[in-house]
Amino acid sequence: MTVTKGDECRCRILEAARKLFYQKGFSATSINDVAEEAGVLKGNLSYYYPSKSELLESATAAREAEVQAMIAEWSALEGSLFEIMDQVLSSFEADADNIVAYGCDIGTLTNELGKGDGELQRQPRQIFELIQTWLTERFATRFSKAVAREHAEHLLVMTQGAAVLAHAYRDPKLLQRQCKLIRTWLREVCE
Amino acid sequence: MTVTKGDECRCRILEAARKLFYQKGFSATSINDVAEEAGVLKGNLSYYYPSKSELLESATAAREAEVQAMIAEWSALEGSLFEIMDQVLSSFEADADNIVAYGCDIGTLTNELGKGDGELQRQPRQIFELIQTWLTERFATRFSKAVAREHAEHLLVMTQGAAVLAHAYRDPKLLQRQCKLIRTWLREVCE
DNA sequence: GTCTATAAGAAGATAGAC
DNA sequence: GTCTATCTTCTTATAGAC
Repeated sequence: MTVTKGDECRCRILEAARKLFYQKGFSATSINDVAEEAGVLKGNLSYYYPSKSELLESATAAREAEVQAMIAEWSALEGSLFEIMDQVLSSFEADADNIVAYGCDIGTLTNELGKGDGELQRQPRQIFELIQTWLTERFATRFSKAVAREHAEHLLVMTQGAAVLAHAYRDPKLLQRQCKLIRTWLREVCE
Repeated sequence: MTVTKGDECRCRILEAARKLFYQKGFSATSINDVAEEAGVLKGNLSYYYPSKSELLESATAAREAEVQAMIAEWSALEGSLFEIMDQVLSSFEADADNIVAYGCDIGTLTNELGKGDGELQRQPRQIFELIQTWLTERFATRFSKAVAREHAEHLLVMTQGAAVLAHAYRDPKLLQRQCKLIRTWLREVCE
């Protein structure tokens, strides 16, 4: 028996925290909210995650692991540079419903935590860096390091901006329109 | 005597709230924080702003008024379409220090409030709409309504994205680089 | 490992003296 | 208009029974 009852409970709490931190924001979510969502009692939650910030760390680490897995899939993609970037953009668009309803999870978390002391912001920022590093490496197969960096940064900027506005207006069409423009830009750049 | 002591106090509270809601976020700011920052007592604050959400409404309305004043200045700008947009972008860049430290005020507020019931988000979203409407009208002096709308939206998207990333990395250079790219885009589009 | 109980403090909001 | 005092609720966190 590799998965104990404790592991299962710990996992439920973590998933509840991830969901609520994303959908309500970190400050606006109480550990009581998390306990209710997970179906455990507050005291029990504290056994697994003694403090709210540790719960945040674990939630962010879980998201980082997901992103790393996604990046691994991207690395296995085949085709031209444009075709690969096109598919990467598609994996962003696939999350449109959530983005419209709650914003980009990494972007909104970075925004919220960035208002604090700055230390809490480090972890979500690393997720951005993971993605940007991968994008830069890919662009570098075609361009100089400097140009590759610029392209990667600009691609990230456009997707984040599209997420902010789509969430502000709660408009999935906006996200589609902007992704179309990003594709046009990608095509110009890659060809 | 047009400015009573009460007005002055009300104003101090409002400015304190605006500062803290921006720098710490709405949820993370207590009305006690606001009272301390304004140098008034909590009970006195409640006399002027009975609830936290009313304080938020007033703070957002004050920001909206500022934006409207800024737009009025933009409307007085002279020169080619590119030159005007170039100056508009400059007024965004002028706030670089704050954007790097705390993000775009409208963007981060919209993000945070958008996680809630959606009703609170309406007010800051209107500020985006104000700006976008003005941009669209300007672009419409040269392009069809549909194209003008697209350009306005894309310009807003790129500035918001640049703000998110610059704040995430706390990097003023990133903002500069992206504004340069936006200018290149503006030049291509306008000429 | 699980749950109850509760501490200790901060939150938003209010009543009423001056 | 200003300030003190207080109420209630919610928050995080902990102690300890089972």
